[in-house]
Amino acid sequence: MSRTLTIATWNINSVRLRIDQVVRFLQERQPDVLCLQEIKCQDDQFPFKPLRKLGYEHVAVRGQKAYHGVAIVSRIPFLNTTHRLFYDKDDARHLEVVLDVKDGLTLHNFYVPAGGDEPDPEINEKFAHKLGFMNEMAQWYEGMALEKKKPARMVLVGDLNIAPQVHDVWSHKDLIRVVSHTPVEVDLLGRVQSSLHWVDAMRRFVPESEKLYSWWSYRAKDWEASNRGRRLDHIWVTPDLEENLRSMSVVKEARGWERASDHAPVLVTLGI
DNA sequence: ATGGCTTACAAAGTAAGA
Repeated sequence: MSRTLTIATWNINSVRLRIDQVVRFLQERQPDVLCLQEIKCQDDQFPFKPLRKLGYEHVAVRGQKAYHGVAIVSRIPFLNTTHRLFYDKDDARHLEVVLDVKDGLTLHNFYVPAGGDEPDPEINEKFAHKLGFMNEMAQWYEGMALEKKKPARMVLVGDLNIAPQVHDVWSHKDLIRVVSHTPVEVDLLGRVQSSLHWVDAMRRFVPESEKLYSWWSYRAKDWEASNRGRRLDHIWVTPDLEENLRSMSVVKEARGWERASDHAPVLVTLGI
């Protein structure tokens, strides 16, 4: 009898507005853990009740007023909960829990800054923030890699706001100078990924030669028909978990729900 | 034509997303 662990990530773009969609998603897909980004509320405004009712009794929230905010909703208890600040800002963009499974499993939930419009840190402070944030992520994990006690069994999920590969965007040529797909961002994401040899779990199931998106703009007249998507959401695992990967899916259907988030949820199942 | 839309908010227009 093998046990599995299913982890989901979803930029919900207001958890209060879309709590019914969160409930529907949990009922239909039954993940063990759901990591949310852009909850856009303070801790005490988070809709705990309907989630507890579904058996998701363990909820870690790192909220802030109006913007950003991350949460982890779980059926599995947490052994520890913490968060980290980046770029000297008090933004709620990171949350970390240790799941109470055999040998423990550390889960990082990130909401990386979008970066504004102009891909030049000299004239765009938002882009400088994004690059600085990613640089500190890289330094953090590079530091861990140097420690004697090697960190093991970690999963990193979230809206990283970077679509690194050619087929992570609808047109590499058209987006090469557009924030989310510029070489400087892609290189930095690569550095973060290299730090602990993170495995891109989504691409273990869909070859790099195939288009794979998790976000479609609100602005398209028909998002599905135009299909100008980007893969901004990611699930990474440390190498010791690579052989445990069982399945992955982007729940594109949820992007088509009434008044949907512009991001679709992503799910990964691990054998543990 | 990627910004055409969507969100929060000491509520009409602003800031932000990506």
